[in-house]
Amino acid sequence: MDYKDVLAQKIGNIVNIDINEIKEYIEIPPNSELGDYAFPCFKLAKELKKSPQIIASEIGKKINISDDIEKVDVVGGYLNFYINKKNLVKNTLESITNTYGQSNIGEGKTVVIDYSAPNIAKPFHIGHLRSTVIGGALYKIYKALGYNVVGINHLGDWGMGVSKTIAGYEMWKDEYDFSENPINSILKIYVRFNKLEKEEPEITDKARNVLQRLEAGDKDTTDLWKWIISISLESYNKIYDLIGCKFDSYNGEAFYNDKMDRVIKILEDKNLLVDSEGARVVMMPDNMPPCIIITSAGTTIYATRDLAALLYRIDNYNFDKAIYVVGAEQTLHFKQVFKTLELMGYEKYAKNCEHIPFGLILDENGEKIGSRKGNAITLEEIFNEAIEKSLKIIEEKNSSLENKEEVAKMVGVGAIIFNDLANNRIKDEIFDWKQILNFSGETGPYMQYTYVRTQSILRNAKNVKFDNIDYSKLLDNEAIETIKKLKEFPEVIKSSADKNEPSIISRYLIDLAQCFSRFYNEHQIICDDETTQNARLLLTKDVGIVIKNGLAILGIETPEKM
RNA sequence: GCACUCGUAGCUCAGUAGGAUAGAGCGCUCCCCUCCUAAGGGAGAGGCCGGGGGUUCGAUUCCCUUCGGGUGCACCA
Repeated sequence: MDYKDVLAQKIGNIVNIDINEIKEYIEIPPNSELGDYAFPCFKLAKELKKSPQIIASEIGKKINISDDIEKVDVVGGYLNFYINKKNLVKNTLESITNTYGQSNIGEGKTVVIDYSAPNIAKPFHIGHLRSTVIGGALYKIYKALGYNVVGINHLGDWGMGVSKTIAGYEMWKDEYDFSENPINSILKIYVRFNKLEKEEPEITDKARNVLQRLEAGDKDTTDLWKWIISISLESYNKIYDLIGCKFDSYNGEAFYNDKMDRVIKILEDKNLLVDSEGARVVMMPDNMPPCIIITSAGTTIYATRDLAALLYRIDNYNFDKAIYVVGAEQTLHFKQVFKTLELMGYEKYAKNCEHIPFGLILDENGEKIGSRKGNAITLEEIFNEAIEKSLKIIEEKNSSLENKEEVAKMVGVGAIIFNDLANNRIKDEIFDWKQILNFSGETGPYMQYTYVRTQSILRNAKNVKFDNIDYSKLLDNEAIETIKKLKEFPEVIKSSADKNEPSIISRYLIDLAQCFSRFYNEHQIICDDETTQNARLLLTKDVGIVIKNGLAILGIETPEKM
């Protein structure tokens, strides 16, 4: 039940204004001493030709008090409403089940999410974390709302990158061992090739030659290419498992090699391809630079491939929405691609394509972190460091814990993921070991710790009964604030989907944990009075459900003990 | 040069389809474990919401302008 609807109806009965308009004006006061909901009357002043204060007091006098709304105050131009707390507590807690937060508003709709997309045979480093973690969270957010979700890992499995690695392999394969951990040796070869290239630029030709062989379908080269893809994926999957990422398709760049002619044909048929500086391009409106489709060397390019991928996704998924979780530095590229798709005659789909940008990860000097600059920290390194630290803390705090390694993994990984999802995606992030390994305050471990406390209480309690709860035992400030938060959860998930912003959920979870921790500190949950205990235990259980469901959406596991 | 983006407490950030005294965390100073894990809670110090205009009853939020950081701007992805 939505109190805003109830209030809008009541107010609408008094003033002659559209109920939906009234509902939009209703807000939540800055603090609960000013009520639970407020209706500012300033906007009505012009229309009704009265001062806001007079409007407020007139409405205030006529409002009828009901079971849900027990008090109205007029403060300045505001009408402050106080809801019946006992009903709030009852309605909220009764609505919480194990699937709380899920809905079916996305039923029958398909959303395609393009995320992670690492380049084959390059180290999976901190720079890849954001797309993977944000995309993974969006995947689960849309799932929770009932959408049919298609997660696509558009692998960078073609072009000069892999070709360099293959060229290096051909030159130096005898110097490395590929039996144990082949991806490590492959990475070393990639780095070595890039280094050597700086001194001897002519070796780039070797890579070009590899690419030509690949394009011609040379069997030995292609087999080598396939092998490198398979060992790369094997190593990426370890990370994906760790953070609970799923993909429904790994169709990468190579997959579209034979599908770009169609793009070019459509563009030619529509007379959209223009010769410009030796290249063939699609002109863009609004002073936007043109979208290059064929280079002056006659080869296809990034945009061509993305357009082929879009056509394929339209044909195969008939998506209602396609989102691309890719760094903010590619904003222009996606604008061009989506505009081109529109010009090609796919306005309906182009309108539903959205680039979800995110900020860069910078090192302590404020410089971009990347595999070429050599300042990259691999994800494996980061996760290992975090897991190691959690294990150390567990040894200190709870050395008798039975599955220490498993819990340390959940906590360490959770810390990294939560750290990345706690802030607005668009902000640049300065990589700081101290911050990423901080386990207190607004962090993943804090969330897990709060959950563990709820479970610990539930384990320790005796004579637990959740039928016949006396809701009047939960009317203290701390309980009410916590329950109000619990009530918000389904809306929070919806709004995180509307804005494609997982941080809305992480911020919400922090608030909830803070509310509950305050409650926990103020009130003895396990206590002598059985009815009080049962009521408080129910609240505790429901907080646990929401934290667990919320963290799961972010890709973070919740241990039962830590 | 043009475009996009960010600028809120010492640091990292919430808050912005305009609303009542601007909120957290980290760090700093105190206080709270005879009571479910102190990876917790409470109190305090710390702010002309980058600057200047404008729109409005009301602007951190919208518009213009200016300064500062970042990113992109034709054949890499």
